[in-house]
Amino acid sequence: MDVINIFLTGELGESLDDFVHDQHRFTFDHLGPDGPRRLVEGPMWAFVDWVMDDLAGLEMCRRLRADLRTADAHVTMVLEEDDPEDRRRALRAGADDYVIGPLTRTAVLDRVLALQSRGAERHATRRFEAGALSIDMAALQARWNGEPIMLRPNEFRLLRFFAENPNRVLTREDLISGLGKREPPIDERTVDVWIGRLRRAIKAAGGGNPLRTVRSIGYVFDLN
Amino acid sequence: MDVINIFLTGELGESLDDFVHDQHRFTFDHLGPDGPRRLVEGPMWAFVDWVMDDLAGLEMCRRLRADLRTADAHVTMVLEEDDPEDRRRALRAGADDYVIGPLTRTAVLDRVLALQSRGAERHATRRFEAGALSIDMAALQARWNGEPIMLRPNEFRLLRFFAENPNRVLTREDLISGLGKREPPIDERTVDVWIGRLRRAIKAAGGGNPLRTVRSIGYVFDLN
DNA sequence: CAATCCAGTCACGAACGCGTCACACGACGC
DNA sequence: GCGTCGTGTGACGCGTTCGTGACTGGATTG
Repeated sequence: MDVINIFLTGELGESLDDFVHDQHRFTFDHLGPDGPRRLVEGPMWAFVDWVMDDLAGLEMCRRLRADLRTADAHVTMVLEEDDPEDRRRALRAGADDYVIGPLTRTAVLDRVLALQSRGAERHATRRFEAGALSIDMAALQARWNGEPIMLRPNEFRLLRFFAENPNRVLTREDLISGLGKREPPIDERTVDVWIGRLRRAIKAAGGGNPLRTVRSIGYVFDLN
Repeated sequence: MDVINIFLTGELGESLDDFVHDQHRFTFDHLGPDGPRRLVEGPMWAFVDWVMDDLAGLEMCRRLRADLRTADAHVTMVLEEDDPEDRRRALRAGADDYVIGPLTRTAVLDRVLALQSRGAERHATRRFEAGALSIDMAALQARWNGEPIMLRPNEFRLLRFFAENPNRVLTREDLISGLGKREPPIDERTVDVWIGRLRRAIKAAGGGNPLRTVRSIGYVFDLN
């Protein structure tokens, strides 16, 4: 049976017991500042309260996107009222959509089931394979012909982003914002160093060089 | 500042003035049957009304994909109601996604900003094909019968410009300004060297010579 | 046929863009 | 507190790219 992980920042007011419906088992958990407590294999849905006063909601949203374990979660912002400006900021912070609170358990389930059945395959596949390269998103491990590639967090994110956008020239700006590093602003030339380190790590695992430089534009992950 | 072109087929009911937000400048324009009126360098987003009775929406969608100038636009279909069959046809016609209308300006901006900020991977392959020649705008790679043509940046831009203006004599001045090299002023004879280098690169990939010289005028990209 | 015009090509210098290194700073663990 | 690790930045050097002038050969015109 498929498991769907649901995380909430705020209190739901109702019980957070696991719940079975249709083909799916829903597990509920509280989402603290350190990310999710437990993590079961399966799609993740996060409902983040807005909490306007200290912008904790937006911060949480960015943190989810930056954290490799939750980067592919579907993030729904829970707004207190329907303010267009808030919606925009929520989406810019990385949220996938929003609802107007307060949240009830049925509202959560309705939303998840609705998007789920609409085939909203927003979240990336947890596993990626292309030729000799394989990336296990859950284990945070990349391999070349089965040989582990020793990657530091940033390099893994970079490789992941390339794998999600194959055969497409990515500018340095694309890569910076793609890794969620708009703040503080990063020198574009730093991307060159990322690329160099990633290439070296792949090479050290006996791999080739799937990253092609496109002069004066950026880089491409060549997939055939 | 980055410019984002937004085109709409229907009326928005609100003003279509240019709009500045964050790092981007949004320019709005009406999208007629002959394609966009004006075209600024930058990403393009088209919102196409469904208009069920004469299938004009689908036709517009296909036309956008076929037109090289708009082939890489992000096309959003505006449905009147959430009909799964319509959604499927929209996506098959080349749309990237869909919304349920009616459209408001804030809805448009929300959608663009959301996808923009997440580095929305484009599903549509930006691609141009003419006989043996194919140009992948996303990977910035040209091929002749599948054989990669090794092009330097300027040569690729040149080929791209020719492909965007086939069967039309382009003066050297057209080419210079078409590649955005007005400053500093460039000697027109330099274009001859560009042409030579481009021809040689195509030939090296086993290709023919699609570039015909029009004496004392310029050059044509012959397409059939 | 001669004079002229025009396009193709080559070699060269200068500017540009990229890869890489060492270093500094902060985070983290022992 | 100290050592280690991860990461961003400035600087340096090398290879690539590109505009230009000169030369050549073919086309055009009278």
